[in-house]
Amino acid sequence: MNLSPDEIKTRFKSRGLKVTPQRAAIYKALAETTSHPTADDLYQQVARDYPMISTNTVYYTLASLKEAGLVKEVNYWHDRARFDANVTPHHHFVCLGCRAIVDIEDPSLNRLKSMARLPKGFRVLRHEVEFYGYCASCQDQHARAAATTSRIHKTHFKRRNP
Amino acid sequence: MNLSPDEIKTRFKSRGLKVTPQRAAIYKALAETTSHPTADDLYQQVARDYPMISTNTVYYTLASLKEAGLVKEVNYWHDRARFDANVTPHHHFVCLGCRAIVDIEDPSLNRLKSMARLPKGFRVLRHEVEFYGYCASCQDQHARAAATTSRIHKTHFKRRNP
DNA sequence: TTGCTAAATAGTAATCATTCCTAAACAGGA
DNA sequence: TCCTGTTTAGGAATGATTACTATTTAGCAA
Repeated sequence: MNLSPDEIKTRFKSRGLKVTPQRAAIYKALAETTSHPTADDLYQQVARDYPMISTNTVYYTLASLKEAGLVKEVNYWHDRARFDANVTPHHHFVCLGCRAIVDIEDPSLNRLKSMARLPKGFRVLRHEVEFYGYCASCQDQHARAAATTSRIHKTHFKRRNP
Repeated sequence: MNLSPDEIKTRFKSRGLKVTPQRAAIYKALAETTSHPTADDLYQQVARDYPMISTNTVYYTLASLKEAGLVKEVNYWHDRARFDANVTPHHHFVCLGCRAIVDIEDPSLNRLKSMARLPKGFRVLRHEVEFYGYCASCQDQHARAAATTSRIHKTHFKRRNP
């Protein structure tokens, strides 16, 4: 957050990326939130300032930013990818209720590579921990729902637009 | 592996699942591999014995097995989901080259919940660690490729069928 | 400042994993 | 054996993501 145009320019240039208004806007939007938005979320956001932008540009831009190491993609559900401009090692809490993704910054989790027993000959570049559960507000709702019904959900398939 | 029909029947019954040949075949196929196959992989496999089976049935079955807690879905890439009949707490190594997913059984990684500093009011049900890198054979290829060219890939988008 | 060139943009169309809908078949209990 | 709710398997629909392509643009060099 509080990411100046100059800082964006510097980051792009240092990785050989051209500085275009759309690209800067997409990166800025992503860098200024911790909500791990989808490509479409970013499209909606950036379209306010650039009404002619296409979703295609958002996808292309996210791909180049990913390749440049400025953006990370996370896939806790396969229905749509979510993005993160925080590329320093950190971890996530994933809410099974509202699907929120919350950053977990805990340096003690950054040392697992040396702890863990991994197969011989494998080279580990990075690792990530996800905690799955219910955030504070979803936990309340979940508890309430469980109290009123113990029926198993009928819905097997997850909805595209829940 | 080595999962008898009786054992499958028992597991299904204990969770209130009807025992159908297709469902048993899908679960058996998944339980007897550690390769974390896709829905289509399972379809291909099971279709050898049940030529009339539909992909629909595979998806429906995986959904009910997931709901019953006999199967887990993992999404390290958003392009397609992969499945795992190992529902005991364990972790994964994910190869960035061949996309192999390798089980990491390391009890020391199962205690992170108590270690980590998590937001107040959140309830964590489970957690998972992924290690990203290159498996033994991909590491060799990667090293060779890096030695011959340092050019940045042209391909931004990942192919559906690599 | 101008021109050049490769990269970026934004339409439109295509892809394809997954989901939805439905009628027929089936498992399991009465 | 019969009944009923579940499961199966077509076929069609959905929708995020990719592919294709003509046009525009950023950044460099003269």
